[in-house]
Amino acid sequence: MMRKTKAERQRLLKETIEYTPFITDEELAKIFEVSIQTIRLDRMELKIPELRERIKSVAKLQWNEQVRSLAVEDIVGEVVDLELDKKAISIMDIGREHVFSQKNIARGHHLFAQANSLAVAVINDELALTAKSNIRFIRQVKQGERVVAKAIVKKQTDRGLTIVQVDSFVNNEQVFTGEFHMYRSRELRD
Amino acid sequence: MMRKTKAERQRLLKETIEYTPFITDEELAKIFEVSIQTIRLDRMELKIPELRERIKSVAKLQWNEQVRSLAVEDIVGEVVDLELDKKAISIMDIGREHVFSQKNIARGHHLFAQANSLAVAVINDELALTAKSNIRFIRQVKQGERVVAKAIVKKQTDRGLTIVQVDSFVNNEQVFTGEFHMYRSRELRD
DNA sequence: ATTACTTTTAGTACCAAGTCATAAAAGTTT
DNA sequence: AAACTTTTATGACTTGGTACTAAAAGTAAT
Repeated sequence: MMRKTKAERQRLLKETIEYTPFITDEELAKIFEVSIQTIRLDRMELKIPELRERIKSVAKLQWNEQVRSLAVEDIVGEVVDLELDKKAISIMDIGREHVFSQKNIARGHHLFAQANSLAVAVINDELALTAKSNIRFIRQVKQGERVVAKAIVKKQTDRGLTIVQVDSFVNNEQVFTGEFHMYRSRELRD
Repeated sequence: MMRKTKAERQRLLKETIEYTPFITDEELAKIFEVSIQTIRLDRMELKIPELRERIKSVAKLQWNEQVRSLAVEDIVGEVVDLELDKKAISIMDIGREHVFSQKNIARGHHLFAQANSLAVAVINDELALTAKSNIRFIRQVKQGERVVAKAIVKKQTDRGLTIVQVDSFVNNEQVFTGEFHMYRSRELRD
């Protein structure tokens, strides 16, 4: 196989390292049939850090995500207003931990979690459980946006379930809507 | 502060490294006010690998478990089987962090999160988003139970959405069902 | 107190995977 | 052939270690 030009080699080098970041200069030198020094010059020109730094940055990413997924677990929005068995409002700021790692779009289950836990909270009972729900994600929510969820307790169904309607907004623009059918241990009285 | 006993130091050392694996022996030596050699002896006895190996293993975890474009951290539950655009299975063990603090019943949004992220994962596309979904929590899930979620890609709607059906089970007993209408950037071809 | 044993510290040689700087060789263009 | 780019070589130095040997310090047993 003929030895490529500098530009071609550098293009491939970049790709190779992106694809298999755990590769040493020595191995790269063998692959491209050039000396280690050439690989190092290439890395410099392309501003690609050395192996250990590459590994470290991959690891750090993972570490942050791990720590995050643990910490975030319980907190699904902050309740700012609550009238038991009537209505409730909670806010949630969309941070890095809520979005897809590549795109900046919030993952659906976080919006659901906020709405669902608000539906649970608004019910005046030791324990409320979601039996059924019907939801719609109206528009994408981006990192940095503040989602305001509003829950309204509607009526009871014939089967004793309480219906809670939750609508979520970003700057008065609706982003989510859901109807939650909730079990409760005690009866709703009015 | 008095210098701790060997056993106590080793206990703390293990904890410290687990918590902050990016720490060098030198820094550890300063923290515990002993020599570097002592730290190294400790690591040997405790069979804790050196800094670079620790970093590498953290990084490798992340690299192996990538499911196509979707990174691990985006998936709730562990994907055990995946046929893109066909079906997928994930499992999730319900731990303390998933249940209501008094009762031992899993919060609905965790079951939803598992199902929703599986629906996202099964779609062979850079980015899939949930547009709409219709779900039902069939029975309560208790702490300690293992939830198996099965996703099946159904058809496309007239509006270009892909429908994914997800059913979750605990020991063959159904606990959850949901239909997810997913947006995708590319078309599904068959 | 002396001996025995554990724990800690010190020091040396070595390694991997680099950086940084200098210089020479090889290849290409004009 | 001169001028320029590209590649290779070489040596000194760095980090964060391993492996091994040896001595010093601390603690317990006789």
